[in-house]
Amino acid sequence: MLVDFDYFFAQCEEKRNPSLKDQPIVVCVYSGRTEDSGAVSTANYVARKYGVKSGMSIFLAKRKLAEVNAVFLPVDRSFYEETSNNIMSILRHYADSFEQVGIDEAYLDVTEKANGSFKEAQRLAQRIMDEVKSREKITVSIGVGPNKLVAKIAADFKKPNGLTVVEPQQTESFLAPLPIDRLFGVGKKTSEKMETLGIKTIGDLSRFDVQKLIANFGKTLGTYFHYAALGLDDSPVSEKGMAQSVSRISTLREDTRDVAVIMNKIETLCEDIYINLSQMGIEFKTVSAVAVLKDMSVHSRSRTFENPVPNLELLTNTVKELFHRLIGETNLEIRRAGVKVSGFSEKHEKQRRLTDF
DNA sequence: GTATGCTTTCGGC
DNA sequence: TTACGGCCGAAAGCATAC
Repeated sequence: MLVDFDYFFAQCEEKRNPSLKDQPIVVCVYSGRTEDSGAVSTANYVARKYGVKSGMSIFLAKRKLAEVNAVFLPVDRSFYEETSNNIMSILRHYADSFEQVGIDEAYLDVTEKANGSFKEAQRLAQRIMDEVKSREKITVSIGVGPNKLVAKIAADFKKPNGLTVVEPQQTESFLAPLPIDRLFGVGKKTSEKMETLGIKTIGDLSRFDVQKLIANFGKTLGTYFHYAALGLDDSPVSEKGMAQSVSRISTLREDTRDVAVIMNKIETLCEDIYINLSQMGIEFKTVSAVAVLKDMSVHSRSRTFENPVPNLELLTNTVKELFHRLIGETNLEIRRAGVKVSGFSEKHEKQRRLTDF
């Protein structure tokens, strides 16, 4: 099953201040450029009725809510994380195996706990909803299905506070009428491409020739789409280990090509990342610079070292060098600057090398 | 021809 | 007509090794 926390950031704000409950709430990431510059992270369902959606500009959200008494709040991630951690530890108790996805979603394999019965799984899901509501005052939506792919789509089917069970023999008829963008991995670009091929629903996709899918989307994706449309998925529910990358990105006060301004921002981002990772004893070998230009296009350059980056200076200098390259390859001004590190390894007391013998 | 690793872009939340 | 964050993982695309 998939457990999805309803409009999570905005619901956390309702929990913190219940008097806001009946008003539109919009949780925002402010960029600090102008008073209202930035994007909507999450809105509660009252705000969604007015057309407010995740990712839209705060400016547009304000216009949609101009006539009503709406609340705009900045994201308070550490507060949401605390609630999230509490809910996740409740969920673990119900699962044979558990897989957290982001801050507000988790897959639970309950095959054994439910004795392989979907009726049992449904009762389990209801108990989870009740316990999370009574202990954390948060509603969740749950999808139960024969695998992760179906469970995810089922959870999306009825929200908020919804429970949808799709048994194996119902899978095909459940999926067939749904639009293709409900499938994980099918976003705006892919669905546009599929529509030119005459594919609008998951049913259309399931009837489409596999070889033609592969010709259009490549072997990996083409094969995946074919099986996904049939509701087939054998990926296991398994705990994700350490993150594979850590990044920081920040919007500059104004679009600029001023190297001093950009380098200044980069230094701060590098320090933040380096301090965090070295405290956790994590080393990294790959360093990337990310630039979002005036036209919103995203560009990146990276460099991988043979050994872990030994100090903050090397990190900062490398990112600066990569950024110089990015600036040199465009005439446009830079809007946002970012740093990413990956290629992790845990720090050893002392690495033994061949030369030690 | 296959396996593997690195760089860059894409998509989800 | 515009407006527009900050992350993450996955996959494509390419190069290299065998």
